Amino acid sequence: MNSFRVKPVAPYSYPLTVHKPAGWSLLTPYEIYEDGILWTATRMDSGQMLGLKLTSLGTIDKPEIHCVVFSEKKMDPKAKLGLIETLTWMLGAREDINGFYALGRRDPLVRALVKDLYGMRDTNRLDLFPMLTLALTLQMAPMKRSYQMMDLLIKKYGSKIVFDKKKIQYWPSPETIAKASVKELEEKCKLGYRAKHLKSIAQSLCKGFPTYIELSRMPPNEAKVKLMELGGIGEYSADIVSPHPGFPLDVWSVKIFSLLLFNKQPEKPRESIPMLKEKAEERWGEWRGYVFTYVLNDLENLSARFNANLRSL
DNA sequence: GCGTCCAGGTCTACC
DNA sequence: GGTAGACCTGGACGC
Repeated sequence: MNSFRVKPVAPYSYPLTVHKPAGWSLLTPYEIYEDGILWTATRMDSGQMLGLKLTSLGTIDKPEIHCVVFSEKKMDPKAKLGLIETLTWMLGAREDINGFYALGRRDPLVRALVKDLYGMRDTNRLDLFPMLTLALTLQMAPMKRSYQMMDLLIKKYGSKIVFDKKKIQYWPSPETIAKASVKELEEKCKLGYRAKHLKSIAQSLCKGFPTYIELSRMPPNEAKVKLMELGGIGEYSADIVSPHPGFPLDVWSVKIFSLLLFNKQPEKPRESIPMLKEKAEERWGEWRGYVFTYVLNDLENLSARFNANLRSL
């Protein structure tokens, strides 16, 4: 067990960052968040599982996070130092988002978002395969069905780690899925046509593919092209998975942004995606990814402001 | 109860 | 290079 403290660049809201209002988990759908404490898990590139316990010791303007890391193997001082760096990066603690907040001075939508979710951050992952799995299960399916596929995959093929009297279930490793049969993935996890894509992605990762951190060090377009080399990963999925901020519009979110920007729903949602992506880049530039995250986590407040039920779209 | 439609995309065949 | 059409599954809907 190792423990250390991370001091993020202010403003930083710990609860809004690690436990987002829209309900998306930080690292695994089975993590536990109680009374401000988050128990979660991740898998290192070596395959080793880590348990994480995060607690806030500060405030939005003077943030501090206490991290306890549980690992099966003892860590040497160099590995521990690397882990502190990695967790700081995962939590988005070094990022200065004052540029995004400055946008709010001239953009009323950003102003509203910042007021509602002051200090919320985008976060990163260590582990690429869960993001690819998530992107695949989101394709061409209502949320309920996506959750069903993710749930079955984690229960049937996932890992679990027990620490601090908590049991956390975690996503399957690429090695496990690479060994599974397509038929079993189709039938046991109800993946349908996505099964062959998931297995082929797992095999590509096992043969050698850039890690999430390596993708983050590539130019954004290069990382996206690399991700799109994987079978079943198109532009939308690459935008979801890429560590670089994108604007992953789909037929659901394009309706929300059309209402927010033009006060009307698109007649042909799928066809209006390229145009809206262009608008987002023009209007918000490098901060468009932040606008995307903030909007999707602020649908309740935005619905009241814009007099439209954005959650039911 | 049964049939039909279609969903938080991607790939392929065809022109 | 542009574009229909197929693709798993299961919930919603109309009858």
